[in-house]
Amino acid sequence: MAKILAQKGSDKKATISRKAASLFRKHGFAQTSMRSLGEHLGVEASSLYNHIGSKNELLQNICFKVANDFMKAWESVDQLPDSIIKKLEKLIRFHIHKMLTDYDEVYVSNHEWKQLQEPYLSNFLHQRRLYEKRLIELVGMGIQTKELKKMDAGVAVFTILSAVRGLELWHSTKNQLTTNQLADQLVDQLLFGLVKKQ
Amino acid sequence: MAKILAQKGSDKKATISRKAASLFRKHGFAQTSMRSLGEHLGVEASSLYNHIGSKNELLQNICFKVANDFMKAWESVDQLPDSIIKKLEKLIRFHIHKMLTDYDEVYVSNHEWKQLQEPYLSNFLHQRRLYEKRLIELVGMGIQTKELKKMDAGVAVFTILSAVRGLELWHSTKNQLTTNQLADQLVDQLLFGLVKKQ
DNA sequence: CCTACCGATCGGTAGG
DNA sequence: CCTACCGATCGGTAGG
Repeated sequence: MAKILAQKGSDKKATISRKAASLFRKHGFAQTSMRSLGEHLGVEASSLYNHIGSKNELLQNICFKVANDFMKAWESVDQLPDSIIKKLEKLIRFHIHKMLTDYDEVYVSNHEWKQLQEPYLSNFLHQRRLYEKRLIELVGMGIQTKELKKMDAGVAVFTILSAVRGLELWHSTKNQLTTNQLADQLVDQLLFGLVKKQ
Repeated sequence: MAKILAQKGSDKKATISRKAASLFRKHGFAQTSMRSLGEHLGVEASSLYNHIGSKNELLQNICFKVANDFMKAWESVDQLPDSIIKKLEKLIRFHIHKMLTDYDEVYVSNHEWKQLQEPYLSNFLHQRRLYEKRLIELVGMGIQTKELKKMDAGVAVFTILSAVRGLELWHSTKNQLTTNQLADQLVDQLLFGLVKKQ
């Protein structure tokens, strides 16, 4: 192996974390060995333990970083005096942007959180449920103000979250669209549907 | 362990497969050991090899069964003289129905296919891409006939597939809705959107 | 269907 | 940052 850990001071941990996210996404957390991670960084597995505490700690950092970023996005959208529809649009656009810029981390957070150990597992689930609850309240308000159709707000929110999350499946597909074109269509499709109005 | 493999002739293999699907879904394929599978069936791991060839064979059977079922559903929908919108609705409803009735198998097929070995991996991916291609062609026809909005058909299809697949995330949530109410809302939301018409 | 076992691989530590 | 190593666990086989 020719590669070597970045020399510049304290960013070695960040380098390890980024490579771990990449391998966890490609092969899964359990199927990624510390030996393989070391090999991709040009060191022995045992050397990694000078910079990190454990394999599980790597997963924890990834999952909670992503969860916190989404929570912060919600807070910044919530405090502005936009319409419900505009707030939903902004959140959908943030999900798309986050997925495209931090693909490995978002993917790992979505798929591998089950491998977290207690108390991190409960903590992560609590944070995710809180985020979902806030989105459901937002949609519920939109129904009350008649901006949105009468519907089950929970189903609506999970459908939106599933659709934006689905970007991870074809993120790499050779699609001609720019990020903005992609976001425009997704927002339009989710808010206004596929069928042409008469 | 008190439980024992079903005695009645040749359905032992099916019993093993069902329990494997359940464990693969709950803990993942790699994290499910043959020792654990045996324990849940009341036998030693080594005894399982009298009925199956390998751990990987269990995964192959699950993934290809699901892939074939979706392909058959497409064929049966395709040959009827419905409108494009009606065909899309029927396919969406089949996805929902399949997810709710064969939850473990569909979930495992969606998440664990990466663990298939060659040549099964290539075979599975080929079949999935063919299915997606057919849906994209269907949406493309709908755009041509002006039943559907002008849009990128690939994005539209992946959004639909992601949304119905998202059912797996809240399949168990205490939702008051019946299967039919759920399907009705999902179809309406995907085809006609969230926003109330003026 | 079981006991006994193989070779491989794992996360992590000791000690330098 | 490395060598050397530990105890645990894995999929699978031999032989009955």
